[in-house]
Amino acid sequence: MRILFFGTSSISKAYLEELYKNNHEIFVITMPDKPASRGQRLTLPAVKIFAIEKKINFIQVRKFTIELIEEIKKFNADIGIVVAYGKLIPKAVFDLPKNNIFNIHFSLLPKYRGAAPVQYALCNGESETGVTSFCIEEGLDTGDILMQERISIDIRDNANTLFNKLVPLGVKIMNKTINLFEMNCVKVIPQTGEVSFAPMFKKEAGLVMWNKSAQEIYNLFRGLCMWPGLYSIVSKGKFVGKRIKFINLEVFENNSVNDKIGFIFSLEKNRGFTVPCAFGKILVTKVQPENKSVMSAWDFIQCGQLVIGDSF
RNA sequence: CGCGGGGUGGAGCAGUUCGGUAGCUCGUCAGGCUCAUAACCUGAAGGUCGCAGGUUCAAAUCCUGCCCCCGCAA
Repeated sequence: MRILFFGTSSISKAYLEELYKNNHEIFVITMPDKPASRGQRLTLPAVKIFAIEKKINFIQVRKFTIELIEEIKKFNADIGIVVAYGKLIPKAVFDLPKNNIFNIHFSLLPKYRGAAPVQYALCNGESETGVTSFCIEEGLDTGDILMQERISIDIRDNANTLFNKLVPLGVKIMNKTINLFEMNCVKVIPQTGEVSFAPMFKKEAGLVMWNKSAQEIYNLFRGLCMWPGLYSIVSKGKFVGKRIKFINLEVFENNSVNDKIGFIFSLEKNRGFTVPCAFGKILVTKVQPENKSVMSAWDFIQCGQLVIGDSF
């Protein structure tokens, strides 16, 4: 088929790769390069890098001008596929493909509409989620559903492991959905059920609120471990005023009711340090202190930068 | 030329302001104590202090250049 592919991130690269392997005619639309990282060097979207590698035609779009729309029109697409593109696509553009244009979304729509469905599912301690392919329309993730499949979330899953399960499932759904179009037997069902939203997280979402329960904090960690990650600022102790990222943490215990929350409560040899929350305690096992590299929490304790009684 | 922190035995750090014998916590190894141990005691090994040049009687420390790592911001 002639496929118009909208994508930017490394996740959407996996989908482009699949389309490429299946010998579809592809035209890629991706976001512009943007300055990123230290020294504000230009960084290319993962999808663009792949397109260059495989000599797939692509354009980078800041704004869909008349000229660009004409160029896309010339490709004469059968269908359009959107995966982690990064922006809403105007109607004038998603009307171009002959048949339809669909999106792969990592939730059981209409639950968790928006940019961060996987993270929200984990933060909320959900026990299942899924992948949905649906038709693009003007609203945000509101279109009619083409296919949907469920997957259970393990209590040990975090954003990374869950993505690793969802990406292949999504690829499967994408192929099946394309198949529906090829066989010309597309059936859609409108979204029904409880609507909820999963907007993009801000960096501050990673600031740990110790007045929550250990389980809630752990769920937040599961959801945000890839980005932005959890962190806290030391408010008392040698390291005062500095930020510590929590690269890894676990629920130490779940029963205690604490009043001295956010304090360094105990040091667990070779494991890390514990911090009481409103309910239960968190064991921090791996950290990244401000300006330093990732190290085990125990290593960080060695230098006495953090001692019992310090607090966040 | 976005802002900033850093490179010191295997790990994490102190020491640099004001040059003068390489220090701390841990790990490793050996021995001891112990029913036993990740606990405790004793001892040992292990570093040309990121690289190069300069100043000096003397440089981890002061000066110059370079390499590498990282946090913030985007």
